[in-house]
Amino acid sequence: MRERAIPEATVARLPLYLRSLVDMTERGMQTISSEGLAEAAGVNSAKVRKDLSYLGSYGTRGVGYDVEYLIYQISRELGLTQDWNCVIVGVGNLGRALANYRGFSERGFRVSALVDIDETKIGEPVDSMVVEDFADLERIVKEREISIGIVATTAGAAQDAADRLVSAGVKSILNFAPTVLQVPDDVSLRKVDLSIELQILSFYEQRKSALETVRRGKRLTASASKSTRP
Amino acid sequence: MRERAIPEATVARLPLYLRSLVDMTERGMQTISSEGLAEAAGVNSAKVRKDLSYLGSYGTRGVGYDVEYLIYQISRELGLTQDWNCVIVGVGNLGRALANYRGFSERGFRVSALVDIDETKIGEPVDSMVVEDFADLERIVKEREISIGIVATTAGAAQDAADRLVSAGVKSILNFAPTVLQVPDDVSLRKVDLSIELQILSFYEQRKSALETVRRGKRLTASASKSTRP
DNA sequence: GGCCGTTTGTGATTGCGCTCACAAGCGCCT
DNA sequence: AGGCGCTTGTGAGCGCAATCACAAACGGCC
Repeated sequence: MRERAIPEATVARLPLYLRSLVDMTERGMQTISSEGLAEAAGVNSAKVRKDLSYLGSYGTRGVGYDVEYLIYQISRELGLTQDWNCVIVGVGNLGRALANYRGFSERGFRVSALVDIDETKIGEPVDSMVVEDFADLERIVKEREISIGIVATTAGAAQDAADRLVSAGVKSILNFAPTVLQVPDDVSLRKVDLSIELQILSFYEQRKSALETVRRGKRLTASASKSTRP
Repeated sequence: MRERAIPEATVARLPLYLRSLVDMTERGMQTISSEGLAEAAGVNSAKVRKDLSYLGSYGTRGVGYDVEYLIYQISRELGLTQDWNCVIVGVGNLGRALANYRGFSERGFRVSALVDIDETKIGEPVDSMVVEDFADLERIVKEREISIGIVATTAGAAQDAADRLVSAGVKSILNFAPTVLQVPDDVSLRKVDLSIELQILSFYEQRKSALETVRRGKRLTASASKSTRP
């Protein structure tokens, strides 16, 4: 398995493993089995082994994986041995919360700029930074070598924000705005959609309560029972 | 296709379609083809048709789907014809931003309570509400018929928050804390992990810049090219 | 009323990812 | 030095999801 193509699903899990491994060093663990790592990350142990095998043969049979070494290898693969400069576009509630979020800097993501189109916000201090003018985005991106754009605008302004990020040369965008963005093929785009997550939960919640209702009212006709499993 | 089993992947896309459809009514559109909806939602048209077919045959051949009617059917399927009461556990930066986020109430998710364990925060007003004591969680959940818990605590406090939500009877949890939560099988759990998304972007960004570097420095030795595919 | 262009709904096919299961390999103990 | 128990790495099989491709069905037009 010496191919250079790591499956997307594996890439999405590597950060999860990384976090579990970091927790483990803090608890003084030297080695970990795929079984142990699987439990910590909430997945299957065969999946862990297969995922890690894409990076190389870093385990020792009969023993497990060296925690420190695995942290290094995963970090390297994820590109976390260097810092990445980010810009947050849109300094509303969410933009502000993201600017203050400590989890980013811990993993080497430095918020290097906050921009907004609203003149009343420009100049305002946020978390030891100052909100700058969205119009200056291109200059800011170039000067500070920003490679990741975080869109935290309203839905209406998001596509414009993305377009400006792209033309400034940003090749990775994380979108928090509740809208579908169009970007060129060579730009990576991921989205985090808060209300969609709740709607998915709502679907399964409704299904549960519907089931509850059926279970309670035992007087079922043949057609009624059919409706839950036709 | 009159089965009552809607694939998970389809459920995850229904909210996306719903949003596009709502945008369309606001622009006065009466009907929409699977092609048009696909473009708006950023997916393939065959996927749209197959997804919608799980709900029933709500389209008209040669014409498309009635926008209003489709909105109703998707909303019903997702359980959005009723309001859901939510509690946010943990009123830090993120919890506060979520409390202020308008996107929730627009879709029928009402934040009915904010709780925190920190005594200095209890009593503090946030978005026309008041932070309450985490210790009172069970009573609050029962009294206000809360069915969805939103965990916005630190990683360390998240499992405790989830445990308390579960024992209070909450069956749906949305986790923003950067940790893996354990919940019983009958509880739905979804997670939103901000820094993991950035790490995934980092992976692809690094891959791009590595490719750039190779492309620029054309003078490759056999061993150097080997190092990218050992 | 029949024909034509359009769009749906869905069988068929392909591909990807997950899981199983086991041989290979390692350390340790005697 | 040899055997034993444990854990990795991976081929094989399976299932779900994405895509293709087309018959069926509809509205409109002549």
